[in-house]
Amino acid sequence: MATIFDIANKVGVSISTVSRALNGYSDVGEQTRQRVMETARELNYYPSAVARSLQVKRSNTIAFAPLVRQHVESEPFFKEFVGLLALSAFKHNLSLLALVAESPAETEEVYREVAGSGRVDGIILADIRPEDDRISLLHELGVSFVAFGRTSDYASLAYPFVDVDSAAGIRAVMHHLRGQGHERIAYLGSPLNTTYAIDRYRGFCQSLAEYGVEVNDHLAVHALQEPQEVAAAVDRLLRLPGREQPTAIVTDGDRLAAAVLTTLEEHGIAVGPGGQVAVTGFDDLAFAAYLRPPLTTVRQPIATACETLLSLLIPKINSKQAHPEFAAGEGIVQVGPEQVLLEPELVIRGSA
Amino acid sequence: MATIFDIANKVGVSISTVSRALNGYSDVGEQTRQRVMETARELNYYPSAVARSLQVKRSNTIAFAPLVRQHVESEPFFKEFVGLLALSAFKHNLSLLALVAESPAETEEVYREVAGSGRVDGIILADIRPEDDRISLLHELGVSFVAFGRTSDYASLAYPFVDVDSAAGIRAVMHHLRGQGHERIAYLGSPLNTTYAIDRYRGFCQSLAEYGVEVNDHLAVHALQEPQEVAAAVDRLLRLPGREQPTAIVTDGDRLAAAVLTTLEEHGIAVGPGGQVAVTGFDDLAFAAYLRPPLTTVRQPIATACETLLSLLIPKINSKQAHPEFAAGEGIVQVGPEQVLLEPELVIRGSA
DNA sequence: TTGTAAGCGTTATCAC
DNA sequence: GTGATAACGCTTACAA
Repeated sequence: MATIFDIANKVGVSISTVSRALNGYSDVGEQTRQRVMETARELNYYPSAVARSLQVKRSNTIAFAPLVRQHVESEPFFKEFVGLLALSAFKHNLSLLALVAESPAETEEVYREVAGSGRVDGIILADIRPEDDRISLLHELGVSFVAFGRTSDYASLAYPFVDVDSAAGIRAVMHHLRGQGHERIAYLGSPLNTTYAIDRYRGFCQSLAEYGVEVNDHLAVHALQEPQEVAAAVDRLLRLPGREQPTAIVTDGDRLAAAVLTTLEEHGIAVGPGGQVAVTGFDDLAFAAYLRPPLTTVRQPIATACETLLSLLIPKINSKQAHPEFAAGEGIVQVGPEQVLLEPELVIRGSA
Repeated sequence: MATIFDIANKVGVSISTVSRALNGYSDVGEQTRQRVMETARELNYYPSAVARSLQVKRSNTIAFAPLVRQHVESEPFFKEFVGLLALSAFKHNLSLLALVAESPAETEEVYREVAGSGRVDGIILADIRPEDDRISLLHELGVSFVAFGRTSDYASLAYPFVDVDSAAGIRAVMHHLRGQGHERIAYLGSPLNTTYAIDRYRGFCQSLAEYGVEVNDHLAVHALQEPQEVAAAVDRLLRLPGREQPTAIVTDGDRLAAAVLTTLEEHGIAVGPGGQVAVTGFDDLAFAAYLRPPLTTVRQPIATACETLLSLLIPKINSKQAHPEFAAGEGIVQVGPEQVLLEPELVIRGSA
C-alpha cells in the first residue's frame, strides 16, 4: 500500500506538503496540489484510517450497547434496530461495535475497557431500564453517549436520550378507539419493569383521565408474558358480567395482541370495528400486517430513531461538552437539552 | 488516559518491559510482571486499540457488504442478518462496518477505499448475484473476504463462501409433500435473477426428476413480485381442468406464500394437509408462524451462517501475515478456499 | 531478564 | 508555500 512518503518521493516534495494538499489546506501551491492529487491517484493511494485515528484520536467507531445479548437475539425489534443503526452509522462513516457482556457481572468491566482503550468514540446505550447503573458509569468514564430509551428519573438526570413517546402512542390508540365509540376499554400489558411498559400504561391512564373514566382494576392486567397467561386474562375478561365486558382490548405489544387474537378466535369472537371486540398492539412487528384480522398497532420510527441518535451523538463526540444544537422536525419533540421524544405512528388495520 | 509510559515511569522499568509484561510474554521477571500488572490496574490502564492497530496492521473491523443499501432496508431477512452478524463479530472482538454504496456506480470506489485505507481486515460479501463483479474486484484488491451466497460459476471461481442449500430446502419440502400424497405440485417463484431463486427452483426440478415426474409448464411460474401477479397466477392455476389442478403450491418465499394464502382465502379454498390445497413458503420470516394457517416453510439458519462466515473469514485474515514474503519463504501451504453449504430446516406448521 | 531504538502512517507545529 | 520534525501509543528486533 502506498503512503504519503511514496507520494512525497515521487512528486519531490515533503510529506507535510502532501498531507496538506490531500486534506485540502489552502496554503499549498496550485501546481503542487495538482501533482500530489495526480500521483495519489496513480499510486492508488488511500490514507491509512488507523494512522489517522491515532493522530486525531478518533476511532470512527461507535458502540451499540444493549443490556444483555439475549435481548437482541430474541427481540426482532432489536435486530432490526441494530441493522438500521449499522446503516445509519455508515452514512456518517462510522463502524459499529456491538457491545454486549456475556454476563451482567462483566458489564462494567466491558464498558471500562471499551472506554479506556479508545476503541469507540461514543456509545448508543439501548435497552434502558427504569433504574440503570450504566448511565452513571458512562458519566464517570467520560464517554460520549446517547441513550435509546430513558430511566424513570430522566428529568433530574441530565443525560441525552432519544425515546419513542409510547404514552402518546397509546393515547393515539385510545383516541382512535373512542372515536369508534368504545367506552369500556381493557388494557393488557407486559411486566412493569421496563420503562416503555410503564410509559405505555401511563398513556392508557392519561387517556382514561382525559375522558373522565376511572381505571377499572378488572380491566387492566399486567405482567403478562406467556401465551397461556394471556389466554387466561382474556378468559377472565370474557367472563365479566355483560355490561362490564370490554368492547376493546388495548395491549402494550404486538406479540401480546397476537395471543389475544388467537384466544378470541378460539372463542369464536369476531374481532374488528365491526365485530364484537377491537384489539390493538404496539410495535408494528413484521407479522402485524399478516395477522387475522390485520393488526391495528403503533409503529415505532426505528429509522428516525437511529438517525436522531447519531445526530445527537456525533456533535457530542466532536465538542465533548456543549449541548449540541438540535433541529427538531416533524414528529420529533425536544423535551430537554439533548432529550428527544419521537412521535410513533398509529397504523390502522383491520383489528380496530 | 494512562499509557505504557506512565506505567513504565511508575514501576521504574522501560516501556518494552511493560509491553511484554502486559502481553504475557514469558521472558519477563515474575516480580516485574506483578508490579506492572498492579500498576496498570491502579492507573486504570487499557491499551490503546488504535495504537496497537497501527503497529500490528489490523483494524479489528470487518465489513458487511450487501449489494445495495435498499436490500437491507427492505428485507427483514437482511436486517436480522446484520444484527446477528454484529453480535457474532463482537464475540470475536470485531467491529462491523456496513459497507454500502449510495449508488451502484460508486460501489467499486467504495470498496477500493475501504481496502486501501486498511479500515477493515476482511469483508463479508452479501447479496451475491449469479454474476457478481465484486468477487473479482475483491480478489484484485487482495482483501480477505467470504461471500454469503454464491455466483452461478462458484465451482470454477475459487472463492470462499457460505450459503444456505436452498435446493435441499425445497427438496425437503417436496419430500414432505409427497409423503402426504401430493402428486401434482405447482411452483411459484420470484424472478430468476438471484442465485437463490435459481437454486430453489433447481431443487424443485430435482425432486420432480427423482419422482419421475416431468416439469409441467402450467405448474411452474416465475418472476412473481407484486401480490396482484401472485393472485393472477393462483387464479390461472385454479382455472386449470380438474385433473390438472395442483394439490400443493410450493413457493420460493414466505411473502409469496402469504399472498397465495390470501388469494386462496378469497376463493374460499381450505388450505392445509386436510384442506384442498397445501402451501409452503421459504425463509421462515417473523410472520410465517402467524399466518392462517401457520405457514409450513424452510428456516434459514442465520445465526449459524454468521458464525460460519466468521470462522471462515478470521483464519483467512490471520493467514495473511503482515510480512507475507517472509511467510512465503517458510513454504506456507496455500489452503484452497473453503466453500460451505448450510442445511436449512423444514418447519412444519398448518399449511402443509 | 531488561533496555534502546526503530518503526507503523498520519497530522500538527514550527521555522524558513 | 514548503520542509523538518515531533508527536500519537504501541510492538518488536536487537543489544546489553
